[in-house]
Amino acid sequence: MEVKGSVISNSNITMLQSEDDELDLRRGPWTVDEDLALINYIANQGLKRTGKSCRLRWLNYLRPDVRRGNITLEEQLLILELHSRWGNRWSKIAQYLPGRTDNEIKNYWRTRVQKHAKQLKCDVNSKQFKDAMRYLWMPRLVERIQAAASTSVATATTTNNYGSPSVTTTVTTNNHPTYNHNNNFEGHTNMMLTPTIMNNNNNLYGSQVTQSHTPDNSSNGAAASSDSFGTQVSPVSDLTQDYYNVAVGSNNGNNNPNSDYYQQFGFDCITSPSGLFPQMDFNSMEPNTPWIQGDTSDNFWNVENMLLLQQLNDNM
DNA sequence: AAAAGAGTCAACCGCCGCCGT
DNA sequence: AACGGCGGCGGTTGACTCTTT
Repeated sequence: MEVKGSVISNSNITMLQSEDDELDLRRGPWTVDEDLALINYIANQGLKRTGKSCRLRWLNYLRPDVRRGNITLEEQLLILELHSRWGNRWSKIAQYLPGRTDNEIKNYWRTRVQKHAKQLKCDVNSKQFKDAMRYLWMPRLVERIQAAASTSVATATTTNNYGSPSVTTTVTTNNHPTYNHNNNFEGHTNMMLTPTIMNNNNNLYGSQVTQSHTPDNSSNGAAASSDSFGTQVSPVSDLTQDYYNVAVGSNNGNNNPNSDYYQQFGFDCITSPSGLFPQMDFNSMEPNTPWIQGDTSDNFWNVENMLLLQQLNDNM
């Protein structure tokens, strides 16, 4: 129907425009015939809706390519990653999740992520929560994505001591497109996060998680840009290395002056990453709160994480 | 079984910037 | 330059559903 096309073609979203092209939708000035068709449509169908409301309904619900259903683990990871980078830029984030609307992502953030922040009794925008997200939630997501992938593909394996019992994860290529470090994020409408799971050494999560850029409140902060939330970020194209640089073995010979900060994140040898979670009130939390039980799709804060966080807190 | 509480999500609201006049 | 209309965006609301008690 012409109305549908007109709604889309007014959008300046590149992705939608490319879809217009694929659908052979017209652009440019309206013809008399098109005007008449629109007039007839409105006359016959006569919606008592504003154009704004119609547009919203189309974009969020009726659009044929809109994806419905649960947010996948990969999508969750991507949302966390992109939100840490851009903040509440929902429409921008949505451009990297094909078929997902900004509204859906926004709802996910508010209902799931903010819920966890609330349970941790900290602000969702606080550094403490962001760190917890980055160093616990996201790694666990990666772990679960990899665990799921390992059921269908099998090549080399590595032992994961992140939690107990250990989880065997698999390093391999899969059907997802490989992220090229030379690629620019912009315009990557079909980017999948899978490559983020892997580092250059083909190591997945081992017992020790290090980070290659300096933490925000580190006393010897490395040069890095800051986003609007004060979080240091690396160049976008280097996205994959920042959060999941995994070292197997002590310090792995790297020269990162901050490696001690993160290297002993495993359960068997926890040190004090001073300043990491100084204000979280884990001790006051109910030990049996629903969100640390079971194995729901967004339950990454399991009992092991809670124990780890409590130990971290105790060592402050 | 029913009520209360929690969670989810579509839709609305208001602001802002762009564009045409 | 000023103004008005419109689309895009993020924040918020409220209805509906699900879960718990």
